[in-house]
Amino acid sequence: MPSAPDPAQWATGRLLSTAARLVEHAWDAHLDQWGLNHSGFVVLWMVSSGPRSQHELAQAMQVEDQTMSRVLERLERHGHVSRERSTTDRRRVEVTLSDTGRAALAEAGADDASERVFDGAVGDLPALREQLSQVVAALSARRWSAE
Amino acid sequence: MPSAPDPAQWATGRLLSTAARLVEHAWDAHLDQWGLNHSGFVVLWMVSSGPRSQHELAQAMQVEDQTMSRVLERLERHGHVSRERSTTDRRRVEVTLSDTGRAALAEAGADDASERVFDGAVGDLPALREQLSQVVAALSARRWSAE
DNA sequence: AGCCGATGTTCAGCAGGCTGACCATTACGG
DNA sequence: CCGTAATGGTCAGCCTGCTGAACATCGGCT
Repeated sequence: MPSAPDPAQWATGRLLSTAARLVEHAWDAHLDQWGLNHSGFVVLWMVSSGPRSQHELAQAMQVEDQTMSRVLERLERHGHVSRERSTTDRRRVEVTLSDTGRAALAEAGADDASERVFDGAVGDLPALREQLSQVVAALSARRWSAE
Repeated sequence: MPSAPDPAQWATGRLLSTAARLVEHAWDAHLDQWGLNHSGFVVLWMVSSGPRSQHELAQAMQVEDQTMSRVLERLERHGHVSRERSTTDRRRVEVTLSDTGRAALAEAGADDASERVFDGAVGDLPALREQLSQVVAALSARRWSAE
């Protein structure tokens, strides 16, 4: 019977996608009070150690440049970040964390809040992380290699 | 240094989202030749055992009704599925697999193609599936419970 | 019979993904 | 030194996901 409601019988890809969506949903609900979401939060965290170009951020997030562009447009709109054309290379746009952004990052990320979504949700968290790291390493190499 | 490029140091949620996106991307590339994508494929597979209402499909996919509505609109547009108002309950829409849809499902799903994305990408696939099932079970209960 | 809440679908609008195309700037090779 | 390729961003358009709101139908209860 194909339409089994039991997750243990789903295709692995569906399992992955569903789990990711559920985690994003829970995390987004928490971040909403600062006008953030899961992707914006990660970008903020990346910029917290110093300005980055949009292309660098896109690569780090394993996302296309166009996607990063719009995420940053939103972050700037909410005042979490500022964007300025680089003076040394006028193609690049330098992304800098604002004070508002730094405060939001500190509050939202306090107490390892992002990891607490998994409390009681998974038996062996380190094992899960290890498996996922392998998948990311293998597939991202496969995707961004030749080109 | 926060912006580590090493997946092993990412937050677990980011690991999950990235892995899911990479798998979806690879799987979508394969399904494209039939005008399908990962979500449409799963829906087709669900309807292969008999007609379902849109609400039933949405629940099975753990997705909002509005989302399922548009996925089905696309599937119908591509001829994979037909939608008809139920005669016994005129609120419901009965979704039925078409011949084209059945053929696409058979070809695209042949040979366990969906699982082969993980060949050489993960050490212990059953373990990964087990962990993900736990996450899905816990978080979906948490999300859809009270309401 | 009539009202009212529950149910199933859809519309509108936002956000993050993707592709394809275009533009400005920079780097490189003849 | 100039033409061409490579690089960095953006625009347009599509898809899946979400929320909030509207709508029609059904069911139950008085």
